[in-house]
Amino acid sequence: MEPSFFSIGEFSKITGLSVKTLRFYHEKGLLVPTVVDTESGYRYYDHKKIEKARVITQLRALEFSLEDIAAMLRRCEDESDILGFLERHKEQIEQGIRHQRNIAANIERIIATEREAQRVMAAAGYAVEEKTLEPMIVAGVRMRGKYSDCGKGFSQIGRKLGRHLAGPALCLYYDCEYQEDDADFEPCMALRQAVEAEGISVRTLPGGRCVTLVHQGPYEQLGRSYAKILEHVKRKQIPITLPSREVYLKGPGMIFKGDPKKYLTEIQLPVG
Amino acid sequence: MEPSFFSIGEFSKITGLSVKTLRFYHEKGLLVPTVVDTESGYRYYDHKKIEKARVITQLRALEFSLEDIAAMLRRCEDESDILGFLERHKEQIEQGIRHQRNIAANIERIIATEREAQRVMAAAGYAVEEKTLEPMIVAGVRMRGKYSDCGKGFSQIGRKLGRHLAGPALCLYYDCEYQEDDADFEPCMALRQAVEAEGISVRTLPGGRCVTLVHQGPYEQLGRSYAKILEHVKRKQIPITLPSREVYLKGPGMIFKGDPKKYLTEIQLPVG
DNA sequence: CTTGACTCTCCCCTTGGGGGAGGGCGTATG
DNA sequence: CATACGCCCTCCCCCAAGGGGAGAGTCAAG
Repeated sequence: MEPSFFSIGEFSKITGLSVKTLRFYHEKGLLVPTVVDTESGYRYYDHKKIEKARVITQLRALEFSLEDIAAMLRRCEDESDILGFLERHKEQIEQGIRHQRNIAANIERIIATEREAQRVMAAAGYAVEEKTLEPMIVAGVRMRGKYSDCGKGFSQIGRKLGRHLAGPALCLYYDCEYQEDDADFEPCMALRQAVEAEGISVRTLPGGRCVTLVHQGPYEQLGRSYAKILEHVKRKQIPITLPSREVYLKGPGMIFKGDPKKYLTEIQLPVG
Repeated sequence: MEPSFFSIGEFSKITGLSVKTLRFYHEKGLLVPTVVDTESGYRYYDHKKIEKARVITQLRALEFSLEDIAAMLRRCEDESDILGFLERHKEQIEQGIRHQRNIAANIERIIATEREAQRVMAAAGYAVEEKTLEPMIVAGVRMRGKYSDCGKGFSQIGRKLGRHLAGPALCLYYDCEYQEDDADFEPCMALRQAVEAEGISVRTLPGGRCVTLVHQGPYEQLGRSYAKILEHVKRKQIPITLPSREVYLKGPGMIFKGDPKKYLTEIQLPVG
C-alpha cells in the first residue's frame, strides 16, 4: 500500500477511535474508507479522513447522535451551517439537565426526610416536650371532609411543586375537636423557597413556642398520643391555639410503604 | 378467576405499566405474577403486587436501573434501607449533570463565537478603525518559538479550563517586529470568570483605545493586512504599544475546519 | 515457507422496552 | 351452534452505539 494510506489499525491509533467503531461508522456511511480492497475487504484510510474523523469525534463529544452527525456532515462544512443543530441540541441538553436536577432534588428530599426521622428516632424519649419552632415556607391545600383525603392534597402539591419541596409533609388542623367526616384541615409540604402555584396556598408558617410529642406507630393509634399530650396540656394549664400540626417525620415513604410500627409523627400544639 | 386477581391487561391499567413492560419485569424476576396458569400461561396479579408495582414505578422515576431496583427490592422494605443506594445514585446523577453542563457550555461557546463572527462579518467594512476595548479576563500561556506552536497553547488552556471558556481565542505578540523562529507570544482564551490553573496565567487584560483591522482570509495573507494597518498608523503618526493582539473571530472552528477564505482575524494595536 | 500480527465477516450481548406475527382461550351474539 | 371479537401467550426483530469473541483470511518480515 501507498505510504499515504493507513490500515484500520493505524487509523484507529491516529484517531483514537476503536477498530470496532471505525467499522461501525463505515457500515453507517458516516466515515467511509478511502479505498476498500475488493479481494481482502481491507479498509484503507486517507489523511483527509483524519480530519473527518476529528470532526465526528468532536461532535460525539458534544453527544450528538450518529444520525445527527451524518446529517451535519452531509449538509455542512462550516460552523455557521450547524448553528441550528447546535441550538436545538443545546436546548435538549438543558431539558435533560432540568430533568436530572429534578430527580436529584427528589432523591435529596427522600434522604433528608429519612435522616431527620433517624435523628428524631435516636434522640426522642417519646415524651411531651416544649420547644420553639422556626418559621417555614409551606405550600398547603385547605380541605374540608375526611382526614383520609389528605393524601390527595399531598399529591396535588407534589405534582405542581415537586422540584421545590424541601422537608417532611405536615398537616394543619383547624378544628378544636376531632371531626370524623367534616374536618377542616390543610395538608402542607415544606418548600425550599416561595413559589406561586394555582390552587395552592404558599406562605410562611409562623414559628413560636409549642408543645410537642413524637408518636411512634401506625396512624390509627395517634389517639393515644393525643390523649397523652392533651392530658399534659390540661394538667399544666398551657393555653393552646389553632391550627395544631402533625408532622409526618416518617410514614409511608415516597418509595416503600414501610412498617407502620416504625412510623413517626410529631404532634405540635402551638402555645398562645 | 377470583375477583381479587387481575389479568395482565387489568393490572396494566391499574399500574400504568404497559403489558409489554409487565411481561418484561416478570422475565427479569422483578415483578412476578401471583399466579401463572400452567396451561394457558396467563398471568394473574394480586392486589399486593399493586404496591410493589408502585414502588418499582417510583424507583424507575428516579432512574434507577432495573438491576438496582431488583437489588433494592430483595434487601429493603423501608426507606432507611436504601439510603446507601440513594446516595450513590444521587452522586452519579450529579456527576451526569456536571457532564451535561460542560457540554452545554461548550455548545454555548461555539454558538457565541460563531454569532460574534457573523456580526463582525456583517458590520465590518474591512477598514482600519480606532475603537475602545473592554477589559477582559483571559487565560494565557506565554511561549517562545514558532508562531505555529500556538495551537499547543490553545489546547493546553482548553484541557485545563474547558468549562470556563467564554469567548474567541486571541494571541498576544510581544515582539516589535516579525520573528520567524524565536517569537515571543502568548496564546490566550477569554474566560467567564477568573480561575486558577497550573502553568497558565489568568488575569485581566486591560482595555483601552486601539487601532484595529479585520482581516478576512487565510492566515498566510495576514501580512497584507498588517501592511495596511501599519501604513495607517505611520501616516497618522499614532503611537503604538506592545503587546499587539490578534483575535481569531473565525478560524478553524471547534468542529469544522471551514474555508480559510472565510477566516476572520482582528488585528488590534493598542494606542499608548 | 512459516509465523505472528492484523483484518475480515458474522453472531451475540448490553438497556428498557416497542411492534408485530401466529396461535390459544373465553365469551357474547347472530 | 358457529363465529367474531377481545384478550392472552410465546417468539422474533428493532432501537443506539458499539463491545466481545469465533473462525477464517491476509500481510509482511524473517
